[in-house]
Amino acid sequence: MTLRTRFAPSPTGYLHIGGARTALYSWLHARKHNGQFVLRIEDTDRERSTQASVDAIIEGMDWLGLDYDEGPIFQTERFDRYAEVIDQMLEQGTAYRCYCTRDELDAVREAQRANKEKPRYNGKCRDRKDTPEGLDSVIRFKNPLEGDVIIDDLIKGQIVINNRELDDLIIARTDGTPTYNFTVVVDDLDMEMTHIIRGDDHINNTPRQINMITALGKDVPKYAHAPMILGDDGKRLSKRHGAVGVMQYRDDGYFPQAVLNYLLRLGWSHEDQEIFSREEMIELFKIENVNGAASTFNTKKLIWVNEQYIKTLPVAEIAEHLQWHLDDQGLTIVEGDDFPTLHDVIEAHRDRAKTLKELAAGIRYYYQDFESYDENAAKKHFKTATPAILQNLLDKFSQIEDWNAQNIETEIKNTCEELELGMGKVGPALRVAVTGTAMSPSLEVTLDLIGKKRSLARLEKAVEFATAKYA
RNA sequence: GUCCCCAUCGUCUAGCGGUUAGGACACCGCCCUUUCACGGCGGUAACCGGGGUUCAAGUCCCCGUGGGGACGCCA
Repeated sequence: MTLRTRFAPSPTGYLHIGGARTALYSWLHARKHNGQFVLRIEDTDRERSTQASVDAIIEGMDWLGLDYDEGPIFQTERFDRYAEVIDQMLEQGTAYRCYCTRDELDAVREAQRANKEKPRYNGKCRDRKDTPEGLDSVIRFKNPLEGDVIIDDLIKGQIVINNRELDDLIIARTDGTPTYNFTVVVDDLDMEMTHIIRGDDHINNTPRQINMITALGKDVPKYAHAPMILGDDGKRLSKRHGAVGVMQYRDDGYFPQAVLNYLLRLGWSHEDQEIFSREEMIELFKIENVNGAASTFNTKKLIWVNEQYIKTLPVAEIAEHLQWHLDDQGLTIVEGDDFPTLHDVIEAHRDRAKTLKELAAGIRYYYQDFESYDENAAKKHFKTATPAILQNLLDKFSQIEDWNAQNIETEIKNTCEELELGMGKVGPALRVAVTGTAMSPSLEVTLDLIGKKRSLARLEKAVEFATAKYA
């Protein structure tokens, strides 16, 4: 039998970081065992499901590179099938109609709470024989009254729940539409899922689902409940509490692989390894090794992981991901006409950017002239001696025929010697003059990339500016 | 309140009866240095508490405590 897993989000918001992790685990488990991975959209709540959310989820999966072999499958397209199974259960007596009103139910729950009991359905209609006309009804699953349900969870180990803790859950609403726990069971069975990997907030649903599966006479799949991700405040990360959509991580400048890498290491490890390629993830991942405890999301670590990728990925790949940010920041790369190649610029900057967003922002001066100098930088590095220093550099640079790092460096040194100044006096001013900021790669590299034409022009401007400043 | 899950440095983790309790992020020093970074070296820092079991417990059991989750005609 082919191993099959699924990711089954409800389209009530974007794909957030917690969902992304369970999706990753499911995906990895399937890929590792040459199985199949299915994307199923659980949209039975028609009130809250939106097409925008469906799109966002698919976009997120796509960005992360979590490809699926089947899907997206929409539950709303399977209502006939659910109705069929409900009829079957009604017929075989494993489900029944319940005529209790919401008010009655609320009253029962309230009383139970007051009595310090776990609120649950009291089974009032469980053995009801009549079928009153004109009364609204829901359909409930007839859960066993006695005995234990045992979950052999791949992550948590054995979990035992007594059926007395469970109640008869509603499987079809008054309007006839099926509910979550039921559709999950039907789908997981129909779609021949062998492994159910999901968040551990579903542990409480599992025994009910197992009971339904058993009632339908089918084999129970394997379960793996992954722990939650907590925010800095120790609270569970959710859409309404601190969790941002995965696309936000693209916007913030992270590589999808870095996000995956971070998510994987959050709750799982392989010896002392921190960085995993996609292939290594698939090869080394074992669902049994996922930590059973919840873990706290740590942005600093994610940044560090991202840095590792920015430092080591092939330049072409970085450029690919960088393009979105260049567009976003309105920077057009025109190579040629004395402009540096993006390749060379990335190579020069990759070690000093934490994110693609930073990288994009930091390379603007190669392709665009700046209007003004960074205020602090100019204040700190443009002194009274600056015009003379810059003029000296300008004169020497003008003489360079072969504009390259080696020759540039030589001339900077010549200026230092001639003016009897240390690099510390010359360098910073030169940097501000040609980049407008106080930070850049080493000067000869920076100047080389900026090109002779623009370097000279900017020096001229800077001489003027600094002269005016001290006039 | 009831049920379920969980518990090693601030954070992510290794550990699967005998370890100087290891690694990573972060943090703090030092080195490198024309800026910002990178990098290198070093350092601070943890077994929630109490009972057992055992020659021996971070590792196994129980009880607390703490945190998380679930108790919907949401998923």
